[in-house]
Parts: sequence; C-alpha cells; structure tokens
Amino acid sequence: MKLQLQIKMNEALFLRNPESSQLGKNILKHSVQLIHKTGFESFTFRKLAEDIGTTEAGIYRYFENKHKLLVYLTAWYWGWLEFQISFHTNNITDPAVKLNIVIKLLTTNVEDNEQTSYLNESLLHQIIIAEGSKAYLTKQVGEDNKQQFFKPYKDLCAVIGTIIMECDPKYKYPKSLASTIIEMAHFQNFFMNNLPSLTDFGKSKKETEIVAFLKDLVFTSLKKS
Amino acid sequence: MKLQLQIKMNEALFLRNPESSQLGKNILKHSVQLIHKTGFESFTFRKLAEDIGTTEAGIYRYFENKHKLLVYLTAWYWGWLEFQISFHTNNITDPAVKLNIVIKLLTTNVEDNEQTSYLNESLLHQIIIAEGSKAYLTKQVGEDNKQQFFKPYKDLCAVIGTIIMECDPKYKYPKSLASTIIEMAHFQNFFMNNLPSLTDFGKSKKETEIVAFLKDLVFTSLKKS
DNA sequence: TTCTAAATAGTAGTAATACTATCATAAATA
DNA sequence: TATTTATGATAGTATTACTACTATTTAGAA
Repeated sequence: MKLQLQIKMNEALFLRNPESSQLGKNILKHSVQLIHKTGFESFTFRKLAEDIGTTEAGIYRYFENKHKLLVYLTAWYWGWLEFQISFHTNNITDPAVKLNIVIKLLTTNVEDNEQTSYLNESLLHQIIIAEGSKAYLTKQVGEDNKQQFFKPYKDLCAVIGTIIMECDPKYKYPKSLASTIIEMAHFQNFFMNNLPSLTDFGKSKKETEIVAFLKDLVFTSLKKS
Repeated sequence: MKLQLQIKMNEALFLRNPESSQLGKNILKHSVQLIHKTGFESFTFRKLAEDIGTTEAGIYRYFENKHKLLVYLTAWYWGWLEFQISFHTNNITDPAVKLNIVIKLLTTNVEDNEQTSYLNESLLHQIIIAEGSKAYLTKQVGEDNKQQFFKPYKDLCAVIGTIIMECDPKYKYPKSLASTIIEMAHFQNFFMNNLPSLTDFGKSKKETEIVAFLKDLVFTSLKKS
C-alpha cells in the first residue's frame, strides 16, 4: 500500500487547483526549482512557462500572480510540517521531548526519502528560509490574513505554543516564543550561510548547532517552576 | 550650537551622494514616505519622481535601482541605531542595564524630537520592520555582503554580542542571540499588528510587552553562572 | 458513434516597470 | 567670462504582468 499525503489547501489561493492536473503539478514542481535557482524577485511566470514547456497564459489559469503562488507554497510547507510534527511526536508524552523533536524538524533539512509528491520538500525548505517571510511582509497582509492564507502558519504556531505550555504552564509568552523558534530556525540558517558573522555557527555551518542554540534558548526560558 | 548627526555611508550604495544636494535629500525623505505608504513592492522610481516633482532619470542619477536605495535606508538606520545605543549606554557600567537599554531602543518606536535630518526616524523604523529583511533576503546577498553593504547591521550585532558576553562570559551563542533580539524586536512588532495570533500581545498591542518578552528571553538565557 | 460542451493550450496584444541615452538649460566654480 | 557640473525634459527599449481571444483536445450525453 502506498500512502499519499494530501494537504487540503485554501481554495482562494488558486484559480484552478494545481493538484488536479499534470500541468498544475508541473507548475508546483518547476516553480520550486526556479524560485530556488533565481530567487523570488527575478522569478516570472514567463520563465516558468518556458521551463515547463507551456505558455504564460497557462500558468495564469492556475495562479492569479506570483505572490499567490508563493503564499500557496508556504502554506503547503507549513501544513506539511505540522503533519511531520504530529507524526513524529505521536505517542510521546514528555512535552520536553516533543519540543526537542519540533526544533529538530524546524531546523534540519529533511531528506525527501519519500518522493511521494511533486513537491521536493528539501528544496521547498530552502525556499521557505530565503523567501518565506515575503509571503506576509507585504501591504496586503491584512487582506490575505482575512482570507485565511496564513492559517497553516498560525496553526503550527498554536501547536508549538501548546507544547510550550505543557512544559511550563506558567510561562507567559508561549505564542511569541513559538513564532520566535520558527523564524529563528530559518533566519539563523540563512545568516549562517550568507551573513555568518551574525551567528556563532559561521565556521562549522552545521544545522545541529542551530538546534543546540534554539534548545538552549527555549529550555532556559521554560523552567519547571 | 546645533549638532548634526552625520552617518558615514558606504559609497558603493549610491551613484551620487544623496546627502550632497537638495534633490538627494528629497529622494531620501520622500522614498521613506512613499515606501511606508505603498510598500516596497509597488514603490517605483517613477512614482517617487512624481512625488518629488522631478523625473525618473533624476532619481537614477542617485541610485542604481530601488534595491540599492532600500539597502541604503536600512544601512542608515542601523548606523543611526548603533549611535543611539552608544549614546544612551554611555557611562553605564552594568552590562545588564546596558542590555535593557538596547532592547528598549530596538523595540520602541523613537519619537523623532530632534528633526535634525531629512530622514523621519520614526517612519524609517516602521519601514525597517516591514521591509528591512528584504534588503538581504535576495540572491545577491553574497555580492552585497562582499561590498560591505551590511556592515552597519553586523557592527550593531557585534556591539550587542559584546554586551551579552559582559553579562555572561560563559554564554555560548552571543552573536546568534544578538541577531535573534534584533530580528524579533521587529518581527514580534509586525506580528502583533498584522498577524496577532502569532504573539501574546494581540490584545494590548503595546511595544512594552515585546520589551518584556525579549528581556525575559535574554535574561533567563544569561545566568550569572 | 457522433455531437456538444467544457477544459485546456496557444497567440497576440496592452499597460506598466525598469531602465538608458540624448540634449538643453541653469547654477556654481575657476 | 569660460567651463564644468547638476538638473530637467523627452524619448526610446526590453521586460514584466497581465488580459482577451482563438484553436484544439477531451469528456460526457444522445
């Protein structure tokens, strides 16, 4: 039996569901590759169409613009990550152990052994690190948020916040600490590789050091009081 | 006597020094207003030119493109902030007190009582929160970094890292903690105002709560061991 | 099997963006 | 007064971000 993980996406993110056709799946697959290669700023639907071997208009039938596509990809990623977390923390009772797993999953680049989907999770992880915040750092955040585009991110944050509260019910900032962990798992990685003097991992460039930093940051905050 | 704070800018950031002429100063002033109003994505040199009452070509004589202009503004901001920190922590010996001041300066919106410069520091602070990371989250980070465009940011991070080490010489991640404080001072503010469920300050929307969160985060990490 | 309707692919066009180049004029300096 | 230097005005190009329209394929009903 082969299981296919299906993440339910917000319908307002696309014009036609990209998971419903081969072209759609190609759009997702090649957009990840192309954004990774050229960066989001110089990524265009024209280049993507050439890459796939279709036309610009074809892409526009699926996504209104490249911003919506980026939001789609990030939403998919957060949904996927929440699933990974729930899968890997299943049956674990100790909240501290859970939190360790969360930090590791957030920080470490997952090798996509599964090959289940048309989305390369490892490349997508890289994209989220470098481009993810551009999904919400816009003038339209408010409207996008009203349409629930960031629900997967908020859900993930809530899940982590809950684990934090299980560790230390008296801790006052569970949600802010959760969003701090999420963002820093990515930013410290970006800094380590691109502006290393902003981190303490410039020499080794190892993700495991980021994990150690985040664990230290979190667990000194959460005293079993 | 009236003192004018002059921040020495990297010459590779501009084609003609914007501080050297009225048009240049207008470009800085109006770009801050326009980016704040429309967001960096829809900000164009054409709109800026109309705003100022000059032509597109006029702007291009000062800045190669809008990316360089954004990097200029962020570099200016970090330089200005480092000065603020050195000014406000002058003669203070207790490193913990210094760190408190740093966190407050990073987080709190400064009222620009001075009106010294053509740059509205308060508006600029808002821009850095929403657009600042776009200065380095690009494919050209490496090259920009080689040209020292991010030196003010790195210097600031080093200053804060040093204070952290004064607080706790055994702490292992001073630079990463410093960049975490800087980024989170901004991100928690953005989240609080735009995606409040990612924070614990959604109701009050007060910057003082971010200050409290960051202080807690930092000072539980730095045990006088 | 054939006809029809919907989905999809492809072509062409437009307005805006991100520039570059040229020439004229005004102001500052030598 | 001559001459740089800064600004202004105009125009032009390649690319981007779309939209509209036409052609073709596919899927289902008669």
